[in-house]
Amino acid sequence: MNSEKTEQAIEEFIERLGLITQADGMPRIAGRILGVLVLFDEPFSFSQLSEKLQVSRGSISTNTRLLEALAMIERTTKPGERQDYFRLRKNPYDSLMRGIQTRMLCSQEVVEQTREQLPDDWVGAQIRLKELEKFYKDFYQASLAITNK
Amino acid sequence: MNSEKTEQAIEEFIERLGLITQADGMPRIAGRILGVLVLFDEPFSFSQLSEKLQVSRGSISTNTRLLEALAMIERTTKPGERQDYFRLRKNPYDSLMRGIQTRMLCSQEVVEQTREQLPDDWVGAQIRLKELEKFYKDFYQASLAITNK
DNA sequence: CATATCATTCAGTTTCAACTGAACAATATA
DNA sequence: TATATTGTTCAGTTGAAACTGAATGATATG
Repeated sequence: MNSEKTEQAIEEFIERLGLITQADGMPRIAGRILGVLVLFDEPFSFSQLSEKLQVSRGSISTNTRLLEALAMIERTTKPGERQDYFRLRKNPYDSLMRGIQTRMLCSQEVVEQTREQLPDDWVGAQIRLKELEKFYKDFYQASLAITNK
Repeated sequence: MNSEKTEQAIEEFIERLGLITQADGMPRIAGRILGVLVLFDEPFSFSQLSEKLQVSRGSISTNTRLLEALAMIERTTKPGERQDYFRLRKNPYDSLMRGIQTRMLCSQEVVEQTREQLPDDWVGAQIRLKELEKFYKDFYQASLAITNK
């Protein structure tokens, strides 16, 4: 059995990671699932997740599939058991970074295309659009740098 | 009068920037206001914004104040007029970056504190928490690098 | 002071994504 | 084959944030 202090740290971390994840534009429950899988070595079963987090099986299904699609977790099975188990993948945060990268790239392209379509003599607009473009480009480069470190 | 092509580029940019901004967790209208102020040299009045974007004065009020709070736009007045005017500030994206930085810092601290509160012999958890911590730290450093460039 | 012109506030509405839970599908076991 | 167990889907609900618009507040002008 875990100590009171440990137990509290666990619960708080799971909850906090849910909030952080939500602030980053993902469902809160996805973050809470991640929280569990970060903390525990043994793969967690579908039912255990549902029970531990007190959310419906439907929600577990949706969010585990989301995290699988993001390549952050993986599904495993145990011999002689029908249940699915989940655990954190290697380099779980790579695909998050890749998502940010493509978003920055898209945004940059939107701005670039707008700039090209506007008259050259809109000097002010051209300047400000270039600044915005630079912002997205810099951000893109920075996030590239993280993954390639 | 603007050419048809120019007009379309303007409308599309404003709309797109609204969507991008929303995807980044801010209200869509804030992004659309930004779009207008990026494109036009002359300060836009409160009423002009409301008319151009076809949204209520209440929404303009809320979102201009948000963008002011983020130091992305500034409010000006013209002598002999009571209306408020708005224009893009210098370095409009600095405070966005600062926002990201503080969020990354907070997240990193949450993870760090959790790790400290957990037993040392939870080896796996310690490792995975350190990885997550590294993710936030790297992201923080990268965003620092952008602003200091 | 009365009126007009603005910006702000806030209660109500709308909207949209997340979540639930029941129905369904798939698979194993008796 | 019948039953049990498990994951998925989807229609409906919920909840939270954004938006509206009328009321209010503030300020200038006659």
